[in-house]
Amino acid sequence: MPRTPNYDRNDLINKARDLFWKYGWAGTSMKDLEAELKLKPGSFYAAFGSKEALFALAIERYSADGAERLSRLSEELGPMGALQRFPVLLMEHTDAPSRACMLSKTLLELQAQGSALAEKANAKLINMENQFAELFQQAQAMGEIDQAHHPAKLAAKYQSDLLGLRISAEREGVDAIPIAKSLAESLEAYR
Amino acid sequence: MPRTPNYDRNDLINKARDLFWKYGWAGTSMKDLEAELKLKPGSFYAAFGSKEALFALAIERYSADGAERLSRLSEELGPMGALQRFPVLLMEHTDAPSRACMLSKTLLELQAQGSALAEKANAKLINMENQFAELFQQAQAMGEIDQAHHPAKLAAKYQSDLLGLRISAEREGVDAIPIAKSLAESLEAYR
DNA sequence: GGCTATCTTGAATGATCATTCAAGTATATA
DNA sequence: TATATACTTGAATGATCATTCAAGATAGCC
Repeated sequence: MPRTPNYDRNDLINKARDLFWKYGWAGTSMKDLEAELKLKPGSFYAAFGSKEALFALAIERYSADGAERLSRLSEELGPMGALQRFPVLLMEHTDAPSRACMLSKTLLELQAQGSALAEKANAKLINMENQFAELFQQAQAMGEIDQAHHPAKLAAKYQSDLLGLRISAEREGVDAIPIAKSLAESLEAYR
Repeated sequence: MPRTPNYDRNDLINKARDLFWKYGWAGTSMKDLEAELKLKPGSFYAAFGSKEALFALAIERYSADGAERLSRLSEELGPMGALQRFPVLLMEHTDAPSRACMLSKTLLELQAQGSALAEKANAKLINMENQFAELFQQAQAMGEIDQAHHPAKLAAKYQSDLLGLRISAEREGVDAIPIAKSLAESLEAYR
């Protein structure tokens, strides 16, 4: 009996993620969301509950997409190849809403205010770090990384460098490609 | 003849810098500033003109302080020693408003909105990078870094790693000291 | 075709935002 | 001590913020 929604919820979450990713939490107003999603306030709140709830969905989507991209890259190139290609791929993906990582942007903007969204971003960063650690461990098992190294430590350093790279790439007038390549090459030292 | 202000302007700028550094642009309201600086709106606007103008002063202060710290470190330890000690020092300075760099926070929050404050932050990041490059060049002249390296490229990579480190340090539950040490040690490879 | 459940609309809400300004107050100089 | 100058106060402004809700529209099912 009920009426059916005339929007694609999945698509709306993608649009919201892009907006939040680019402009951040405070930089994205309900007015902006209404315009981009083409939803009036009533529909918006019926669909998502609140701006914060939608942001949480956007983080979820962002994180899941990133994890899947890295996972597929590993199937294609193996763990070591994936870790080396990943930074360069990020730099080449020029049509992303921002070069910087949405999780780090969220963390920096909202952590000090004790926001639940910052906690969520941090949790997703931990997931990322664990995924990196797993790849390092696999590379180690395949003999591509020396046994003396600790995968967790390598992952922490790798993620840190990656976050730095992505901030550098966000700056205007900075050529981040050499930094990305340098990061990829530095993994050779672990062999 | 005139009445004298009963505040220390210099001190107010420091207080504002700490607030902006920790909570960011949107996260710091005029109410917050009035409470922290103990200024009513009228005095505030007479003294600084606008919230944005004060933020610009705060960036200026932040940047000048950082440059001076690094400069003194270089006098004390030499260029190579300064570059190696700097990341660790940042991690040990636990009572800073935030572990993350105020310039990168400002950039990430405001760049997409085309804010003049983001441009200013970027300009100060360029200054930092140039200072790093100069230290790398001095280290090279002293024979501590191989002639094959380009100081500007080393500086770009160093700054990128530093920004990443400082984001990692901002996260809860992340021990950034090993990352800082690893960054310091990685400079040895340039010898 | 009519009933009902759900979606859509958009004006209204109250909070908070940065900023202004007129009135009151205090200090340094003459 | 008188006066001029500049600082201090705090209420008021209008804009924008996220959110609510009642009324109207529409799609699916009997």
